[in-house]
Amino acid sequence: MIRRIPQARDRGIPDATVARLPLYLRALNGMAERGTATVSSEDLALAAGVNSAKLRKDLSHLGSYGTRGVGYDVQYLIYQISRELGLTQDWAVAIVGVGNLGRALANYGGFASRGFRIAGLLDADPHVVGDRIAGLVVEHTDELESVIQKRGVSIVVIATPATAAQQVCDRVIAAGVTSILNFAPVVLAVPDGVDVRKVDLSIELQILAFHEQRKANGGPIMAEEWPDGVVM
Amino acid sequence: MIRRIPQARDRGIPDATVARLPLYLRALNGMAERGTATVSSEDLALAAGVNSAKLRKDLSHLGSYGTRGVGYDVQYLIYQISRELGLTQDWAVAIVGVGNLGRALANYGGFASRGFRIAGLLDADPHVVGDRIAGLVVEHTDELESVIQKRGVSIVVIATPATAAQQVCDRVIAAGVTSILNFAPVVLAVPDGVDVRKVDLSIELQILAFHEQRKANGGPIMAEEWPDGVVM
DNA sequence: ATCACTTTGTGCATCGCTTCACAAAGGCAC
DNA sequence: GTGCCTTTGTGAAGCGATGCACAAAGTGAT
Repeated sequence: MIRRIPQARDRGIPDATVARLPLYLRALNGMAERGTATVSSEDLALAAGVNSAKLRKDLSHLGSYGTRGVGYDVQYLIYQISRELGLTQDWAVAIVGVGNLGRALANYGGFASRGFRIAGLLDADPHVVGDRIAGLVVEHTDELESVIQKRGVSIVVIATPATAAQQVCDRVIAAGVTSILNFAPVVLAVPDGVDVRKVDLSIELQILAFHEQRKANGGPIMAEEWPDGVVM
Repeated sequence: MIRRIPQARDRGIPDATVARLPLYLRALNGMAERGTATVSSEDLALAAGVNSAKLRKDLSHLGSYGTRGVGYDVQYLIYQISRELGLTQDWAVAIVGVGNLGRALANYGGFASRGFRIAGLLDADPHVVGDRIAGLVVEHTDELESVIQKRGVSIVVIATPATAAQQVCDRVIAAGVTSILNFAPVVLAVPDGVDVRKVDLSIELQILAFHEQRKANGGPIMAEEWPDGVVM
């Protein structure tokens, strides 16, 4: 049973590489704005905060776009990475849940800049439906399926309370969506073929707290036992 | 030069494990609320969305807290994970940048629930300074160092525009902070010993777009060349 | 006390990512 | 062209995380 046959342009790009491409793209855009025409792997790696060998290996997965002795053409590389990431096309995004976070996301400028267009804002609360946010009118979640289909939404951002997230998730998947960005603090159950990425503030803080504790104490406060008064 | 001597209770917990502990903790808290007293690695793994062998290996890094043939005591495991993550103590957090996102974060309930207390909101805009958000009055960033020192802030959340992020970062580090959660779309340069975690909406969307494109087309639209009209 | 059953904790093989180190490839000066 | 310099692209080693598979350890029934 053959797993995968490596080819000249191997189309299987490692996940770790994909996760860094947006970083490179951002650094390259900065350089392009400052008028830089060419960049070495060393300089680009520095700007992106990674090791230069890793950068070169990452880029080598896309193809051989550098020139030895010179470096990479900034504009050309921007185009190639954008194309690889699918940013040369327009993605319609719907945000479900227009609370504090949903509003902040809707107003976040970084969306439109890179081929992402907010095509719908939805909420279950009748008091919020009808509000105008970032140029869009909030619609009721009853319209979820129709909004997705009519406007060609292919990416859904879930910014609902935790209790509603799985239900919304199931509905958007039934409507054909296969890419979900989840801000609700729950592990979404999805069928194969659906991609879920999770952003969780609370988890990030807990990871920081772990390391902060290590730096301060060299470890947890109490090594083994329960504190006084706690009974098993 | 000795790197690290492995011991009975090895204090070096893998990063991948640390990143999953908050997930287990959340699942366990849900079970505790529903009155579950004991849970098997199989069930907990299911709730947390991971493989049961991985879960057991993760927990084994904390110690031997399970009972063979029975499973794990929910309350006891909650306590042990909380202690390991440093959640049995109180962490003072300051949020710098009170725009859309900063406001949303300040109002986000998940903060207080797990030992994180917002001890300060700061912004450079005089129009925002003085606003009352989530029970706190926004202070001017001039006060940054004094707020950090007086209120024992050990974790700083940067929610400023990209242009201000590095400057804020430098100042909080100079003030003694070594744990930073960065929402600004920049790679922060920090000295050794400082932990930065990054949350970047735009990067998450780009990763989703990559996979979505693969699902739809089997790859980028054009394989190799520049589109017509683009000149190198 | 013994046996059958359940579930943990872990040795081990494997996999994927990272990093080093260098040959290959291009530019530039003469 | 030749030789020197720079920088890419990549083979190979190293490292950490994953998942299988099973012995060890506990429960409960008889």
